[in-house]
Amino acid sequence: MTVATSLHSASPPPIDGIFRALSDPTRRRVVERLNRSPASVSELAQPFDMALPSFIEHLRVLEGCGLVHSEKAGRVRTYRLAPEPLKLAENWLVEQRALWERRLDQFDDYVLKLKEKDK
Amino acid sequence: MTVATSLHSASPPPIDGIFRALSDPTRRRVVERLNRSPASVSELAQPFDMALPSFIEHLRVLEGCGLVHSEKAGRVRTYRLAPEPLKLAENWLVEQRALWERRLDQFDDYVLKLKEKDK
DNA sequence: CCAATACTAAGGTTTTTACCTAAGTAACAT
DNA sequence: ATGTTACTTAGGTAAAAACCTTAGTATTGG
Repeated sequence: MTVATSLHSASPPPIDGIFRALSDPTRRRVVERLNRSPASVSELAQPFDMALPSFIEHLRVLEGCGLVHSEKAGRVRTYRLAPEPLKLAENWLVEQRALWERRLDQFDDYVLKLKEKDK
Repeated sequence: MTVATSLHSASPPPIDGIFRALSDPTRRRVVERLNRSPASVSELAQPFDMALPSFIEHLRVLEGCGLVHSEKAGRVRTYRLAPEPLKLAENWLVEQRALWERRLDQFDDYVLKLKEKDK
């Protein structure tokens, strides 16, 4: 009986899926919409000129990477945003900027040291 | 003589490409590496178990969406990070969180008003 | 000059993505 | 009970992505 998550990270890191999901404008607009309030499939689909099954696939992608959750009551399925994965992506980006800025600081230091030497 | 950028944003918004580029672990690792310092193609490729042409394609994707710049001197091409597109992606995410948090505040207000009514 | 280095170009395969249409199924309203 | 609504399933196409190998083309060091 083998476990799904092996030591060597068999499953692709979730951040892949999050960025992937956000790379599509339709899906970003859905996220933006759900930021206002939860909504049903048809409410979400309404602004888009797309066959419903195609649109639903986008919802599945969003749910697949954890960006949204849904539950069905009667015949309507309601989607709501799950903010944690957004946070994850944001954190990666913030981290990169932190590193970048630290590097600029190092460069400043370097320039400063050069000036010291000049004296 | 028609112009490339029409009024109706013919070109897909660059943010698509940025998120798309970041959805690949190889490319994210390249960004992380370039955050330390500029580097040549072979330096960048070295940690990856991938045919060079395949790897170079990743670099092209990164450059295509503006995340990195490169220039060739002699036979070596040097890549450096361009932080602005990262900022763009970060801004979108930050904006979403801001909206989300504003919504939570509204909910708090709502709860507060309910309590008021109870009295 | 000549070999090694550092990419680059060309072309091929497999998988994934983004769409579509047509045909379900389940809940609700009358 | 029956039609309408709200999704869902199935299956099909076209283009893009992510790899590969093989064969270039410039530079550069000796």
